[in-house]
Amino acid sequence: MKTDKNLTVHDVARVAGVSIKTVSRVLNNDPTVRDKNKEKVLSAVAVTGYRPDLNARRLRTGQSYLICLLYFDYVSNSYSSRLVSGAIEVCDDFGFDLMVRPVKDRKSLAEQVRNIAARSNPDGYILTPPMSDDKDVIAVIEEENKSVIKILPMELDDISCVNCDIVAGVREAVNHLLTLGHRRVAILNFFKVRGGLLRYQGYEEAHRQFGLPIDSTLQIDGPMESDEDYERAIRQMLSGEDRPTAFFTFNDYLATLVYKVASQMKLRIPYDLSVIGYDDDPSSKNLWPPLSTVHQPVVNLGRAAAGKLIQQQILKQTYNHSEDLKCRYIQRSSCGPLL
Amino acid sequence: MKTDKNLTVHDVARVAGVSIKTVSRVLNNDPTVRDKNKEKVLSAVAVTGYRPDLNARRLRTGQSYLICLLYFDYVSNSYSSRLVSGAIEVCDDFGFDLMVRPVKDRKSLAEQVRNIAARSNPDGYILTPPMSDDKDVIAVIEEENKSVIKILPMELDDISCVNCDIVAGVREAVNHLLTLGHRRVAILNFFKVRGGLLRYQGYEEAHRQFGLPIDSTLQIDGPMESDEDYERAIRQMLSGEDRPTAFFTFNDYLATLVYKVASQMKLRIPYDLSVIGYDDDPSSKNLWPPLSTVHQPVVNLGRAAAGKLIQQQILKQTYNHSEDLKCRYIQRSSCGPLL
DNA sequence: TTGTATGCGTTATCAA
DNA sequence: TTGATAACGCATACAA
Repeated sequence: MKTDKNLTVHDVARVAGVSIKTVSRVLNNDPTVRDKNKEKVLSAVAVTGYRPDLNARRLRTGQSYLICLLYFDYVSNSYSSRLVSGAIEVCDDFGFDLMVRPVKDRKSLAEQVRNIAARSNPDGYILTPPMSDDKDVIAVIEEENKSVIKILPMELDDISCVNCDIVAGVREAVNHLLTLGHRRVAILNFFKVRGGLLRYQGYEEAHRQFGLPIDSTLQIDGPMESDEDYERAIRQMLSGEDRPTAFFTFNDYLATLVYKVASQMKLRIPYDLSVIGYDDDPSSKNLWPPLSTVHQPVVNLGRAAAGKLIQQQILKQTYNHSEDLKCRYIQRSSCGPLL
Repeated sequence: MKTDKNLTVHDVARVAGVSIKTVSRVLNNDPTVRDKNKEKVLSAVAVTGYRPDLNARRLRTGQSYLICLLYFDYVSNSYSSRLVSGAIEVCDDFGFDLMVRPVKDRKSLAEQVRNIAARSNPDGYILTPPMSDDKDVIAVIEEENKSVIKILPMELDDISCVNCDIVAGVREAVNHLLTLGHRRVAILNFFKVRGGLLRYQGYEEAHRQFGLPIDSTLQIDGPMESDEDYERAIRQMLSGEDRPTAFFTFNDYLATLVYKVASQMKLRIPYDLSVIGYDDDPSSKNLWPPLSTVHQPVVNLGRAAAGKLIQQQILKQTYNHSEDLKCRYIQRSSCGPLL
């Protein structure tokens, strides 16, 4: 059916033989409408092909039916695309728009959010690491009386954050390394962010299960300024007398740097060095050898964040989280037994 | 300054001592305002911290100040993130919002666009490959009287598309291979899309410069259903009696598949096989050996598309394209002389 | 060059 | 339970 563009509630009301207020009530699920009238309105909507004007509704209600996803503009991996992919689905279901904000400069972030609020006025925000803990940003959002959901923040509560089971995934991965006989497992991690704390916890628990002590000289802490800095640190770690025989990294991208340095040092993976990444970036299976990694459910994280934000916080409905947020170890070919 | 939320043109008009119409004129750059009044209005805006209400403006003008970026939901590379990154900048400059649409199902795309138009009513759309040539989608957009800009479409015109100089980049790359002595350069390409045609043209021109014939048995045509299909085709190509000594691929992702197959076949890059990718995905420099590739200016492509769409098509202003849309060959370590 | 009054399409008020 | 009318904040026709 050809949808005429200039239909309004008045047209629907005329066709249905009721007032515009009744039409509005039906469209907004107001229970105080006689079934008979409700039917008339719904059929009039169907017949005319009427679609409510989002902007008029926005103006009148003060709600924007828009949520904003802030992510660090770090284009080297697919994290943000996957997050968007999941969040969009939920937005579509609830009739919300999604606006994305790659942020380049974290320093002025609060100011940027203030501008976004002034201009586009989103009803809620999704904060992703490493910005989930930015106090200034959260202050601005609260000052604007808007909702916020944080992905993997440091401070946990039941309402405003979404987490996945990083500890279990990493524990399983490191467990595999220890099972293969490795006793010196290096960890390249961001120890100061929540995601890093949880990875370390998994690393630690695996060691504890084996009754092994933690060797703090096997730790490299990021983030660093440049790839070269990482490579230097990795090279130094692999050059020592008692070098590690396995490496776990904060993400798959950093694992590629370990691959690179290992190649330069003529260390063959997995024979001379085992490597496990984190995230299961789609490209990780095409490295050679294919990278063993911990699958992180990023698409589901996006779904959960958008779902909780929209349903629980903005619409004040009950939200039943149904997404699978487990992290699981994916065994490929970058790990071998200690020779 | 604390920005009060309920400021309107009336408040500004009162502070400035003029009428709301004058305020409106100033805010919309109407030239018929006395300088004196203009100053008064601008200072009143500054003093009060007034920000126009986007939704009221949208309702009144019928414009949404919103553009929609459609991209294929192929999360394996950073193409979409980079495009977004560039487009957002321009949107910010012109006070537009950007809405992203990852599309999973191309079959129902026209219907999806119709729904987007009915709901969010974007003023314009950016179409990316391989959807730049979708007649049904373009029909829907035109039916809605909206603007559209296509990135690398088959049918070129001056108005509605943006291109980068693929031919020159690929020619330079293949030229390098031929200079190194290679005479059998395989090409894994999407021959049917514009981007593929242009890559092939560059490949062909390089051969012509060297007075070399094209060997059509060295061509693999995509896209294919799965990575395994690609790997099979690559393996077969590299198994022949008179196998190619170099490979050029449609993008960096496919180059990683060549790396993978080469490793499996114990072909060392670059000694036994030279490889050149396309796109300069940020991860390509971390492959081992670092991948030589053709840098594609995707961020600038996003800027140019958004700039042309907003400035030329939507705002009917003159658009002076200033972005660098050259593709240039990046030499790393995946190519060596023919031994 | 400037100001007044009206309407965009929706939801909300309040009386019936 | 329903409907007439107002109001959201802006831009513009038209009058001055």
